Amino acid sequence: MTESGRSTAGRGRIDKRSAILEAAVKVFTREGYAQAGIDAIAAVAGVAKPTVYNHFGDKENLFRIVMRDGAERTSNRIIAALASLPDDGQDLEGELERVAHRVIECQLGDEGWGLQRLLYAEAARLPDLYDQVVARGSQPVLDVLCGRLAGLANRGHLDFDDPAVAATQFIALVSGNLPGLSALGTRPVARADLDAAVRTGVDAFLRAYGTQRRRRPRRG
Amino acid sequence: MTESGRSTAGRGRIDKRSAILEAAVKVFTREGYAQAGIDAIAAVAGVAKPTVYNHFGDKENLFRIVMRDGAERTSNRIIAALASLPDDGQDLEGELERVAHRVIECQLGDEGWGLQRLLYAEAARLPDLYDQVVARGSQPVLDVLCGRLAGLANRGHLDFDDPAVAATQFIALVSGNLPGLSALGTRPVARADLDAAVRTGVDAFLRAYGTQRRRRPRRG
Amino acid sequence: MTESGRSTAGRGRIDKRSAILEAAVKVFTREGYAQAGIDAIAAVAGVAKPTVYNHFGDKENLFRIVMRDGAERTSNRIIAALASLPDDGQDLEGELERVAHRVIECQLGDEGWGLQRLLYAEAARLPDLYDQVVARGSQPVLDVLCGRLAGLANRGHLDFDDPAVAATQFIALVSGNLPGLSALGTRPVARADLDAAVRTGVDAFLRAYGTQRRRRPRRG
Amino acid sequence: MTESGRSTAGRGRIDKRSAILEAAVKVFTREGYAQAGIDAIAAVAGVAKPTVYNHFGDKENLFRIVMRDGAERTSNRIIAALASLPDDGQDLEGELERVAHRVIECQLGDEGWGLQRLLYAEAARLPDLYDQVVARGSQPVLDVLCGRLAGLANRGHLDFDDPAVAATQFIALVSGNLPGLSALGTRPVARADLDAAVRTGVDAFLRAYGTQRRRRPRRG
DNA sequence: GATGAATGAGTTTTCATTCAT
DNA sequence: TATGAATGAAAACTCATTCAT
Repeated sequence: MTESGRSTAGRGRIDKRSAILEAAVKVFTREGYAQAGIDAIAAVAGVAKPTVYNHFGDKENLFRIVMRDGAERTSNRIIAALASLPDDGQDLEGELERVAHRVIECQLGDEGWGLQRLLYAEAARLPDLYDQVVARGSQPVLDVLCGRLAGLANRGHLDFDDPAVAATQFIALVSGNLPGLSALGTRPVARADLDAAVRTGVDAFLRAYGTQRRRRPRRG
Repeated sequence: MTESGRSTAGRGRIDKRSAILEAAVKVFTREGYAQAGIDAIAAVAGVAKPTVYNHFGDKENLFRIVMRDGAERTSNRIIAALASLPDDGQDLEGELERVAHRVIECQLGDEGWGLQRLLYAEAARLPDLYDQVVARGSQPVLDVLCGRLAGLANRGHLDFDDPAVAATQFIALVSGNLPGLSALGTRPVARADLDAAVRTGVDAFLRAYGTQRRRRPRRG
Repeated sequence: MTESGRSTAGRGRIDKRSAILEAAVKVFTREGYAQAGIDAIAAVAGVAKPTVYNHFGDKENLFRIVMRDGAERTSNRIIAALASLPDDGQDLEGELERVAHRVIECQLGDEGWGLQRLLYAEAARLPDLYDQVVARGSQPVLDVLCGRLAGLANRGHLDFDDPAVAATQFIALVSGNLPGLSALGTRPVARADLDAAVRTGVDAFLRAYGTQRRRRPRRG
Repeated sequence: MTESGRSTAGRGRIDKRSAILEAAVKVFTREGYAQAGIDAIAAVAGVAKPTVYNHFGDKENLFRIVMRDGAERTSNRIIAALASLPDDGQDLEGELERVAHRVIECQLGDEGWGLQRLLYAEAARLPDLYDQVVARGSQPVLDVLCGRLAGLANRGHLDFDDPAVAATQFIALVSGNLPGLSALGTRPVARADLDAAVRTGVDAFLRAYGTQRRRRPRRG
């Protein structure tokens, strides 16, 4: 009680600010911006309501911080996954599939979907927030992916006109039918469906832009 | 009373029910489900609040009907566009681009985006609604597209393993970076960007699955 | 459709006015004045809402008529029961019990309790209605009872100073703990409890005002 | 902050909770449950509407607490009055009249009548509340009265079979025509009428169960 | 006279936000 | 800084009542 940490009875030391942020992510993604109550967030965080206001000013600001933090966290994880994509074209198909898996897992984990739904929900009302989230979330990911693909193209393992377009298309092909499969993240996706999505996406990508004979022949 | 139903001078009798629906689409998509007030919807529709309740029971039901109707309207328009895709493979690239344009225009017109954002926003809270919207919206579109692509494949104009996968990928490639371009529908897309999206999407699709030499050569 | 009776499909001929009154009694007593909706009354009566207004003007007036009619009906029945009380003092105790039973049954039948609760509920808001109900309901009953008791006293079968007081006390003694027994009419009363109430009430009345030795001696 | 709790100059801090309860009694009894608005209660209490909800949850709960508190308060006062009834039978008639007066005053003071009307009005809708009110209100009163009367009987000052019945009948005789006299509490009762009611009630009670020669002779 | 549809006024309840400590 | 209590503003929903036919 004297110093900094009354420790909220039991949990670690994560101070109140991050407890609130954590709670806010949970409640916002579970209920949506408008339906989420500061009451509920404070309760989940184990603090009093005014404490939320002391730390974050108002609901919208708390929301913005939640969204920006989330975008950053997610994109950092994805970028880390992309970093492991080798340049040398060895087992390109397998490597792309591996990377695609990790991208999908990150972007579309439980929190990821929640944030995505929130972004859609509030994009019209908070256009600047949308920009910030893109700038910290998908844009860096695309940039890095673009770089990796360009590298592979430079070494002759891929062949396309514009690496930025290719990067976008890679993401589109690989995650394009995940919304449908997971009902926008509200239902678990069967492992097999996930694998198939990745496989068919990478397959199409390599058909379009690969320079080597495909591992699996087209017909029979 | 004489002609189409306007009467009693001031009040206007056209069709309150559809006036309300129209207003609801506008307000819901502009504000989001929770922020949209029945007050506002009634005002936009030019009716009294209880009239909304007389016709639709409650807010959630009104929302469901808005979403289902919207999904149906949109998918019907897209299907009509797909119907015009010829089977004979004549100028396949041009035809695919033409169709892609119409698909994009329909699906992502002003109302389309709004409904899509609403769907994302409320999918977690109303999972059955999500199912209905998919069943009346994207699923029929994919089915029809699948059929057309299969026809083209049968005649040798395309070559893929699974027409359903190809259909999904066609949509993904062609509309995959529209969310980014239009900021989830909150900003107008430059004609040129739209064209480029369609062109690069169709290009990639044909590189992957086309059977004829591509019109535009890969490099220079 | 031409003449007077479209007969409301099936039921007898009781025309709409009394159908509405009947329904109103049911709904008012079941729900209370404020909670009772004209909608519900109209539905129970099988008519359209404006029909209720055509017949009765407004809710309060309908309520007044329901209450007055009910008071009159009830008091008429009770008075009929009292008329059968013989003057000659033969088996006075038995006769008083018989009459008490009939009084209680009438006054506190299902509808009776409902109207009583309504009267209590709205007495403060509609004092004139209270007066009318008393004038048509309990007052005539007391008057008649007073007359019968005075007759018995004249013939030496009872002995009191003021027959009006005695009449009031007879009712009080006989029905005084019915509210408790029936939870103000919301719960069925066991036959035995009813009998006991009547017996002990008449017994006390005769102890106070009887002129003959009591049938059942005081002690053992 | 120094003394009883008033502070911060303007707002008044005395005790919002009891201010609300007091206001609720007033408004509920004046208007009835359904017609009473939380608005009005808050206004009378001098607090904001949500404060009412913070303290009591919802309207029905507030109502229940009002009723239970009222029943308890009233019965406590009556029981205190009964406690002063001496056991020794000295001036029994006068003592019974004195007690009867105090019972009537308590039970049927302004608030008492209001609560009684509310109880009648809502008994059908809230049967458990009825039970609680009886359990805290009339039942304890009857129990205590029963004990006092039994004591008097044991000492030979009264003579009846069942003290519980006698207690009920005492109340019935003494307050039986108060509803009529006061128009269910909506009109002031003349002192003389009150006295007469008590006198005739006690007189009848002693005629039925007294063991001494009555003070006032029966006839002339 | 009877009705389907419409409405103005009002209700309970919730919520983001702020005092006072 | 943290909080218990209070509040202004608004939202969903209901209802008695009335048009227009």
